[in-house]
Amino acid sequence: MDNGMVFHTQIASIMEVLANAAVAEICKLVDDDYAVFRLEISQSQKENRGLRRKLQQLELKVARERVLASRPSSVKILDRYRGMARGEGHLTGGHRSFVKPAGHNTWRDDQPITVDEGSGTSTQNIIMIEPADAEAADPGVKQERSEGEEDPRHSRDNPTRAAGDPPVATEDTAPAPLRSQRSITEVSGMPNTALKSETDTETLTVTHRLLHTESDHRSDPERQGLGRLGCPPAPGSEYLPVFHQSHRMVHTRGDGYGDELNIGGDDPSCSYATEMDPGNMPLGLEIQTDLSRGDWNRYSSSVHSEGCLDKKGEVIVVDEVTVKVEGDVPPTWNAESPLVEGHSQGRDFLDYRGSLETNLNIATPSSLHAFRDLDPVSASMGPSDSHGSVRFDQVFNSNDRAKALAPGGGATSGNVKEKRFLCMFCNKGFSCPQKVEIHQRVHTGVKCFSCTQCQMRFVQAGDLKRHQRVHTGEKPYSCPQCEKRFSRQDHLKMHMKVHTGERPFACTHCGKRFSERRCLRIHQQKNHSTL
DNA sequence: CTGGGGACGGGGCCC
DNA sequence: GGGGCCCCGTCCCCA
Repeated sequence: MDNGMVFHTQIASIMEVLANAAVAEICKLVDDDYAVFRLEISQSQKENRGLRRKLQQLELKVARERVLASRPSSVKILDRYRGMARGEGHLTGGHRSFVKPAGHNTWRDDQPITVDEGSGTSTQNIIMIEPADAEAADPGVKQERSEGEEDPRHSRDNPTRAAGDPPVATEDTAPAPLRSQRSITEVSGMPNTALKSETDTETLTVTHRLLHTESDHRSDPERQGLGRLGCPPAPGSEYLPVFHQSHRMVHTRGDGYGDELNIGGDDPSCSYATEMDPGNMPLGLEIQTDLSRGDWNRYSSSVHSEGCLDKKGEVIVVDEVTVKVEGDVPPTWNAESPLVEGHSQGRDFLDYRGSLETNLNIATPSSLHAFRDLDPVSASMGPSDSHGSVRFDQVFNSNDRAKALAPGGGATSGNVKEKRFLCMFCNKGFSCPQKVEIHQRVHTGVKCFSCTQCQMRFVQAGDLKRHQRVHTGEKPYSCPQCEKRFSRQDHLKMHMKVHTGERPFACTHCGKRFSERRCLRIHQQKNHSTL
């Protein structure tokens, strides 16, 4: 028992020693970490003080600039931009350039503001704000460093500066223009900025807070993501300005000019993201791409000359695209070309038509897709993949049929003097260009007239009007024999054969007569194995 | 039940 | 824009 007691006592003492040692180790670690935290806190506080001083200097500088910029010309420019933002002004290059900077690499590329405004002195008043900011921002950092407050966190957050790049060089890189553009946008986009008194430091504070947050968060992955989104197309690209034009108009028209700051708030990335909405950019690019790739449409007829009754916005858009592309075709080529004499151009079109059939996958997809988009009914009639080819087969089959049934039979025969305007697909002649355009829709599949009751679309307005009787139930044509009513006169005429017993279609084999041609054809197919 | 034919409604297209 | 023709799909009747 005594030995056991001694053993337990020794174990207890050993455990106590170990516990004490562990506690001491923990305390030591806590003390070390606490010291590190204190050091970092103190460094952060120092950094904050430096930044505050930097802010004060910026405010002073900007206040001085505002004094210089408070001349009426400056107010005029800013107010003019306000008016344009409200939609009062037309979309000029000035507006576009003023908005466009969001997606440009360098602010210097966006400085055409001065050129657009056309008034060097007044616009300088705007632009001078930015150099003042830029100069004030960098010296602020320099001054901060010169104070000997080496900030490891700052170096960690800003690797570009830590790498030893001069601040000026950093300003020339991609992030700089974003900040510059944003600051300009905030100042100019805010209506009260120019109208408020010069002592209104709140606006300045907002602006500088934006600048401050932007520079502090330069390494933020989200900001970098914005930089990626804001990565503009190559200089000279025509897409982005177009996109910004329309988008800017929508934005300002709906919300008002103070919304940029409201949207941006403390997070300038929001304001930036609003202007550089990536979701909208592909739209503009897509439209442009469609325009550029619709080569095949250049050979189809123009749609816009007759106008479309389509009330659906998306269809109208598609039509506009088609119209623009097709506008490349000289509308008077039939009249100008010596088709009647030599058929040289007609042969070219025929050759092209052949290329269409053989290279369908290359030449026609875009336009066919456009037609499919334009005509959901026809798109639903067959597999989407084969829709184009099916459609073209139908088109050219009907074309052959039409040519066979055409009195003139094309340009090579018939009334050449009356039908000088030829279809570029089937060479059929028409008396006027409008008729050619309408006819060529048979080949292109463009159906501009859509029913408001259903999804049916029609090539001709008369067809739509006739179709609408299906929905209205209107039957204006009544049979005088049986009082039966019909929606169409030709149907009434067909019905009258019931009463008259007229059977104009006789079988050449058995002499059986039929009231309809189709009945005769079916009869001959089944009974006489013809066709 | 099935096939032939009539009748009808609707779309395409041209004049 | 309307008339007219063609074609097709569908329904119905009847042998």
